[in-house]
Amino acid sequence: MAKELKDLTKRSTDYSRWYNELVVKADLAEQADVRGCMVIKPYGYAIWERMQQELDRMFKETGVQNAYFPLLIPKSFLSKEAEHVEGFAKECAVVTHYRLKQNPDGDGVVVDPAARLEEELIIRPTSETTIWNTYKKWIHSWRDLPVLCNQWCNVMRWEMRTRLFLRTSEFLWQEGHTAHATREEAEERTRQMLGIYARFAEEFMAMPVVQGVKSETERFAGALDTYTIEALMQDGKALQSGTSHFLGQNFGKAFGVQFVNKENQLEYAWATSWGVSTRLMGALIMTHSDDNGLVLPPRLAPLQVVIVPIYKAEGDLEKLNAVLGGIEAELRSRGIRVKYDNADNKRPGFKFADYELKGVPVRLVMGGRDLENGTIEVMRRDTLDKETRTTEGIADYVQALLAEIQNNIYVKAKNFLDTHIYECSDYAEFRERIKDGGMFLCPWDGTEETEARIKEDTQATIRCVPFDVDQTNPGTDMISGRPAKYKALVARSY
RNA sequence: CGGGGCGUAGCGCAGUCCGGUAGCGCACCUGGUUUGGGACCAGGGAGUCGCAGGUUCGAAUCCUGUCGCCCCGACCA
Repeated sequence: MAKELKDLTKRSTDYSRWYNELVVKADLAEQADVRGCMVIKPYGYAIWERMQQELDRMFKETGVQNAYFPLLIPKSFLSKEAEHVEGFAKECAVVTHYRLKQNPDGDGVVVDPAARLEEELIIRPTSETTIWNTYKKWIHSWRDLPVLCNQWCNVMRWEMRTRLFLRTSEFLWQEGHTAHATREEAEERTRQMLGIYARFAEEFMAMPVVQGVKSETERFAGALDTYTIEALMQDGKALQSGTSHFLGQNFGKAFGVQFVNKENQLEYAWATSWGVSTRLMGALIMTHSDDNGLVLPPRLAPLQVVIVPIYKAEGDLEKLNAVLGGIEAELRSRGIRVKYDNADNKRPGFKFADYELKGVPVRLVMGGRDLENGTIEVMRRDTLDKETRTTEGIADYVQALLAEIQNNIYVKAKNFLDTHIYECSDYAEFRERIKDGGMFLCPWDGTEETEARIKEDTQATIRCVPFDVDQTNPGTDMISGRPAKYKALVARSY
């Protein structure tokens, strides 16, 4: 393995290759033997579990409860909301049969043609339809509202080109689906959940994001409004990292979800849906990692501290075990996720490189010299700085260092984002500068024509109209010359 | 579905033009020496050369067919 790891491609030379190698070599995931699908390996899944834990907690604090709905959706459900079908029809996997049989002409099994389903079943690309079909049974009165459900599950979209974590045919995500008595309440919920995504990205992933609203062409199939968080990767491309949709009464009407309001009038329920996926893993990797491998924010790292002993002389290991075992216990008692790696089948140098590749935030090393001097070496992954200090108060120091690393990588990423968002209102200049990546704030007249033109000319798209940008005087559209309606955020994206 | 490429050991590849004992690196196993930044030495195991036909004394190599995968476009959390 040693030589392979040394060969990790440099970020600057071939970003895609670097990303792929990193995902595989850091033991996060690998391509499955099934078209477009991914095997998430234990270490990668441990990071995803950390994300799940924190997100789940945040959802529940707002009254959301977890539930589970079926994987298979009758085809007829998908026909009920016109825009929704149109958006997803092209990428659905369809179950047509329910039985196999021995191949009469040879080995193996074949699909039994006699076992054709009367109505085909779709493997969910998203669950609005099946969930709103169920909500019809749950919702009859304003007293039944709101309904606030989330599910953690897999979905399948038959993508043409796939990439580990960023775009796979099957992916893991959470999808929240809420039903409300009023438009205001649903809109409020849509914004609230986007806010949670933004907070999660910044506080846990240490990844700054731009919040905003999608253009009509980019919004979710069947939504009235789609809100998004957009992050900027180190190669200058944007990544849509989470979305929250205000669905109006579209699904309420399509599935006949009506309730009697306080005025005793029949009314359709108002809907939202919101989701983040294992794509966040890709975002995490591309935001912080360097040429030595992964850099994980301490708040999400499955392993926050690793302790490595170095021993030569007979008897050294016992002494180190005693001292380091004590430090390990003290760190653990503070809730720090720590591992004492005294395995003797790997040399220290190998362990150092391996834990760096895997992004463990802090490494503690003690050898014979340290044992005599009462010192220990502390290495922080974000800067790779090493320092030798006395073991006195080491737990306090490490605890503070973890917080410092969390903050430092956020500040670094935030600084990168801030210095790569440009104001631009000249199209020629835009076309030239977009080649180097980054995000551009451009005056936009709000029409599909100019949006399409940008995409055609530059492959860049309107990511969103940002919330925190002053929209009072957007200026003149850089293509049409008409008065602009917004300052839009434009970038090339994943 | 259009344009390019590739199927040989677990992984990455050479060998194919010009037919003649199945190779290399990494990984793996055993033993020893090592251990403060990805160890070294010695030995060992592992492959129906994608599949099916054909030509030939003989095919990874030539011919025909076929299957699969990857990369570049259209789709996208």
